[in-house]
Amino acid sequence: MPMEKTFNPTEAEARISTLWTNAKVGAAGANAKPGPNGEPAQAFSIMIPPPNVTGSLHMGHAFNNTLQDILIRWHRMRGFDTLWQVGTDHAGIATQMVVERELARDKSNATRREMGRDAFLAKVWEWKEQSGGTIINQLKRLGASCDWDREAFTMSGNFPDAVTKVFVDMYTKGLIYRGKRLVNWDPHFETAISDLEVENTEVAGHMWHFKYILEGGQKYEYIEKDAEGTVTLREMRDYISIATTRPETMLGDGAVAVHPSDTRYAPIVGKMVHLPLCDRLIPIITDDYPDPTFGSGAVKITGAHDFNDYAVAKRHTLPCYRLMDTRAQMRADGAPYADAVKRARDIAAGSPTDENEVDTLNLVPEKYRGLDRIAARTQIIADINALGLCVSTLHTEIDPETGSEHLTREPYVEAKNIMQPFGDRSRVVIEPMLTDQWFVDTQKIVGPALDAVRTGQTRILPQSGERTYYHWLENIEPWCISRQLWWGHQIPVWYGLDLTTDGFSDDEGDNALDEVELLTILGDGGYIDREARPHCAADLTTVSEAFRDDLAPLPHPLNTARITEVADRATAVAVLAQSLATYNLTQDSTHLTYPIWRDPDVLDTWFSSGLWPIGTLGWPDNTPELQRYFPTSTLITGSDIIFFWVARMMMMQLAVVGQVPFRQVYLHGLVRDAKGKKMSKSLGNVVDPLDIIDEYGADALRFANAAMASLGGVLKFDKQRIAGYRNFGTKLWNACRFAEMNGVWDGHTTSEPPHPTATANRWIMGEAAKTLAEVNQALTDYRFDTAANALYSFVWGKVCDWYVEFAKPLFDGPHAQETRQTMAWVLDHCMILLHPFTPFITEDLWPTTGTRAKLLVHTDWPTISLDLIDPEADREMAFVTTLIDEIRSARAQVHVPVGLKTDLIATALTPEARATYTRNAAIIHRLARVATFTEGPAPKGAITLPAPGATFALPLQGLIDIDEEKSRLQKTMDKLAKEIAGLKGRLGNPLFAASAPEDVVEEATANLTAREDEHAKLRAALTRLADLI
RNA sequence: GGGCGGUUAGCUCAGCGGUAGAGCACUACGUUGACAUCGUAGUGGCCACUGGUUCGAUCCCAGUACCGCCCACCA
Repeated sequence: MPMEKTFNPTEAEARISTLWTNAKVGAAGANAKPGPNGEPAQAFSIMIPPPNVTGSLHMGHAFNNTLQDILIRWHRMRGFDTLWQVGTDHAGIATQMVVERELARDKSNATRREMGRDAFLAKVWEWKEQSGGTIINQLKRLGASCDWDREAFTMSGNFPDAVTKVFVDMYTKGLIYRGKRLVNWDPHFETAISDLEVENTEVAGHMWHFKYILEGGQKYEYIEKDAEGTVTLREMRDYISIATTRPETMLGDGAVAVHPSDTRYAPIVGKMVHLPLCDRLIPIITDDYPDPTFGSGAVKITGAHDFNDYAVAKRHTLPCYRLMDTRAQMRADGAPYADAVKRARDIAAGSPTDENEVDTLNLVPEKYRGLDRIAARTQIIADINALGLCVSTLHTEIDPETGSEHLTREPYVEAKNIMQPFGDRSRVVIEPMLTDQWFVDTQKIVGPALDAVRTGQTRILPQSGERTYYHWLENIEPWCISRQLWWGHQIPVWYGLDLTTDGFSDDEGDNALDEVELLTILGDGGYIDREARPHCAADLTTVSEAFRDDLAPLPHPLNTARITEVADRATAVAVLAQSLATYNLTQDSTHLTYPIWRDPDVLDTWFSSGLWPIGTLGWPDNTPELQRYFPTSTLITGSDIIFFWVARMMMMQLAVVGQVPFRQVYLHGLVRDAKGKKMSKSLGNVVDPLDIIDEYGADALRFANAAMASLGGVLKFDKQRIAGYRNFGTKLWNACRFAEMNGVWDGHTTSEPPHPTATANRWIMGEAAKTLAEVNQALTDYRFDTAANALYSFVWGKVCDWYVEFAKPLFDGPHAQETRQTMAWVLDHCMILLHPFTPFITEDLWPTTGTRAKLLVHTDWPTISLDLIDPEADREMAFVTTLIDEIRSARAQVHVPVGLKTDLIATALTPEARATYTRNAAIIHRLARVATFTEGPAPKGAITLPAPGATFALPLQGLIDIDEEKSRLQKTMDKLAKEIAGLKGRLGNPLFAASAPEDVVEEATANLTAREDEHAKLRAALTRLADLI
């Protein structure tokens, strides 16, 4: 059956995809070739950056996975033992969001909180089973040759165990700790998030100025000076002026800070000021943080709601009063304001406290409790203004009726752009929030990750990525890894209640059990107080043993209490109380229960994806895959996640198994639209790769991706370019079709290289060898663009433009058979070399064009030698193609009709040139449309064409326009003259000869001779032309 | 504010010490034994600017301008 005119991607891609899947072509180790002495094949492995399980394929994925597939296919064909590990990430926040949204579509559904943790998680799993695998199938449409049977998921298989083990190990080594810290809090998801999940965006904001009045009506002289020290303002003040963009946080202020060098406030440092609306006094302190040149130079310090303030508060041991709840509304919990503020005053006066107690104090006055922070802000500004404590402006208003003037006072509001933090998923404003969280002590594990790149154990491309990597790691902050979510790896830490110290109370300070009762039960020395030492272990049994050890020193019967896991702290308190009470009554020691509960938080998704390289290979078991494929070879990923993922994988793998996770990192930019804009739904410029595949085929998209992949560039997506590469596929297809029509494939099997004698055949084989070497080198250097361009110019520019044309006359001559063999060999190589880039069309052509032993995907990558390059053939073909080009060009410029064949006369010819011409006469005549060839003098009115060792003439008397030909000659001569002048100038400079390398001088000399020769020939032609008139 | 990059043909980008390349677009011609998703020929660039190093600079160095990206941030 003859080939169709074009490749049909839609039909072929589905068919071939199935073929590959069924044949498991991407299975780990498929097509691996042992070495000559039976040693195992070298391993080459890539971990796919796991897409979110909620995700669907976008342009970035398409780009990223194309590059991975090219490397994998290339290595697999070369006989490496390859693994491309595929899988998805559970994506804590994103997935929880998707499932919650799904649930909310039907109002009759229970919400997440209503249904509770277990039921909700069941829903998530249900969703995952139904809709979670979309992107995996989309990857298949792209032609990705992953090992599909090894598909991993961060919440399945051994992965959760691996995550737990790492947590436990790191906890045991002191690399993970828990603490009350200021963290980024997402009020929508009601969870902490890491610094990296916060996007700072500039928004229009406002700044207000408040006056905090000095205690006891004190006054001081406020003096402002300019840069020369001249006094510009001098007045008596009873206040200090502070500026803020967050007025509502003033309720929690712990101090006002000024710079120690700021002479304006020197008189009042250490004095107390009244905090408006709050019935509290706070001190004026000095710290390096305030910038004396900004605002008033005085900063209110709200430790619980600002990162800078928090640092100041820590330095000065100021209490950090939390003002908001998990939804970022003003707190409505705890004791009445009067009680709370009384206690706060005591603390300020020196009463001992701790951060847990401070956290219980709600310093939000009743009036603002429960308000959203923005509503509270408006109210607070109004209230402070009413007290006359806003720096304000006075407006003169004229009553239109009476004409009388009166003054109004309005708070002075400075319009100001401020950077506001937004959650990268929730898009709501992030609040700094003081909460208990888990942290990785990154300082302790960052060293090996830095060293590994510094010493080149892991290399990063482009190299600028290394500097970015160093910069971040050298300034790394603790990593907050706990999330107040449900979907994820729950932290393997359990808590119990402390029975060994004074008082039995929960951390709210409520006594849950009468102490007298307790003493009666437990006897002297047995007490219950707050939380006991938590225990971290992979499983409940181990944890129970740890608690049992803790209980052991306690008096009977507590030391034998039955350890039971309960849901949460509140339950534990109730259960323990109940248990003790029951024991008291029955005196039955076997019924004493010691309840423990698990930390409800889950781990940051990046904590688990940070373990992707070892986790997917079966760690902590020392599996054969782990031994073979780890450390992995190359990581290809977007430069946007260098911190999120790359740096963390480096730190984690080095901390856990002491090895780098990968040898090479290739970072690429974001795929943008044709104008360079970020693709986004709101802009409506999102291009769906599946639409592109439908329209142009996966191969076109892939080839375009490869061709765009220059190091460090911005990736602008252009549909026209895709169309161009679709055309490229058609070109290859039709070259094969041409071959088919000429019997090239008859009886063809993948063969040994032929040994042709015709120059064109020898030449094209050399070109193939050059291309192979270029592609190999380019892929070794991760220059996908160079490789793609080399293939494009070989297949289109050499094979199709020239070789196929050369073959046409050769098929009619004595070299017909060897030309068929050569063409088959050349086109085979086109298919093979293109296969990693355009796998579908080449796999489809492969069996059509010969009897093949294997699928193309498993066909050996050629190892042809550069010896195939035949310099003599190269020189000869250069002569031929240049001559053809010149004849065509000359004809076109003097408007010789395309259909008209013309005669060609050689006016001068060296024996060598004559031989060359004769050998290729058929080709030249056909492609340059030559009717007859003779040697002899040029007739009048001919066009002169110089060539190495020859001068040709096209007798076109009557056909050519003399003036046009003269201007053509003149133009070429001008160009030559310019070059000659340049070369002469250089060669004439004695310093050039002295300093330039020999080969450069030689080349320049040779060039000069050739140009001068050409110029002379053209001058002669011009003279002859002049004779004509 | 700190860091990293970019500025080359109308557009998108390669090149990076020996005086400039590709694809697309554009113009003219064209059913020549595969391909109009094509062919042939052509137009188009003081390689951002200013200095320096060099026999020689688009390429190296310094500065300037503009454009990106990342990080931090003035209450």
